[in-house]
Amino acid sequence: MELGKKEEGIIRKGPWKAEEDEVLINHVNKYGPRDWSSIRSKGLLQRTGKSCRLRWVNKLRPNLKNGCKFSLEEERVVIELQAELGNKWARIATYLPGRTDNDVKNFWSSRQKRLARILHSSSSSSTPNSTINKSHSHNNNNNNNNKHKRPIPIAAHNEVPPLPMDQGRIFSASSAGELSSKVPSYTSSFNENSSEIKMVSLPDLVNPKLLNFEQDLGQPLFNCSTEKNPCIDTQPLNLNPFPPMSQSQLELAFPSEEHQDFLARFGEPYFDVFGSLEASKLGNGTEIPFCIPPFLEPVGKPDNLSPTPDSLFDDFPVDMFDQIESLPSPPPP
DNA sequence: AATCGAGACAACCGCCTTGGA
DNA sequence: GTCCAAGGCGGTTGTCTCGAT
Repeated sequence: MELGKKEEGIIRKGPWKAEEDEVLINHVNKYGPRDWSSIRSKGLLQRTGKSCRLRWVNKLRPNLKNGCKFSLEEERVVIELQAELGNKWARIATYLPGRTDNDVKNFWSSRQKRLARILHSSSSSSTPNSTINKSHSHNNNNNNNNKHKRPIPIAAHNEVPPLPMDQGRIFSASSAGELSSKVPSYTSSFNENSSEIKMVSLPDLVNPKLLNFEQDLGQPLFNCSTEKNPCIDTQPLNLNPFPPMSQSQLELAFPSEEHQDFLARFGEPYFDVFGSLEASKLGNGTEIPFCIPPFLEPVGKPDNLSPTPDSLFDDFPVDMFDQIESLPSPPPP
């Protein structure tokens, strides 16, 4: 696909065509994933070197899990590493085989948006502070709208539950050693518990019904493979000794600094739900104890000060907390 | 059937880092 | 030591799809 002299100066933008992909792949096969700018200088494509590199890294590179949603385990990895490393998407992505920094970034961004939307809707439906108590008593007294909702005790949260899967698998990526030195608890706590547990692609991690189905049937409900880009791991997670967390739990359990900033705008005590996240605990060599996220435990505040879960979660589906009960108890101290 | 909102994804932009001249 | 180009990375935006209403 040689370009005429007329077109040499033109830089094409927008979606990539199959022909362009083909040219790019041929170039990489020939010269390796480098010299991106030479693709344009040679007149092979009207794309910038940056654009070519991005296309290769995000879409054309082999073994990418294109079209697969993040598995529960991948989500946990992202959440924990984000707490540990911050928005170092490229680094986080190195611990997730088949995922790109863009994937991780997009996943996190979606999650942030979702959380913000949930908080916004809950804050608009029940005004913080003065109205909380109203809502509290209201919800505790036969609120028909919430009769199916379980009360969610709220407390500060400052621990990140560890990953229940076989870390050796996920962190067998190139920089696994680096992580294990940084986050030793990943490998120290659960290897003995976990036999062969593989990272899986789950159909819809938010949907407890599907999770239950999967547990019941012992086989994946959903094969996220596409004809073009089959997923790498599609096995069910039956060997997981710990129950999965629902998406709602994940969202509420691991507030990042940005989350906390966001929450802080709403003032006390309404968003004291999460407490502070002491991410440093992950990196100082101490082991992370597995425990019920503190937001699931009574906070110990007087009733007139503590917001009720129902006031916060009025807008949530009635069955969204079904997974919470299945969380394991914390180990004895 | 049409509309709307949310989520997922792809791609661009700007800044920073790095390596070579 | 400085400059410059290329590459890498994070933030942001635009588009598409799908489900709910």
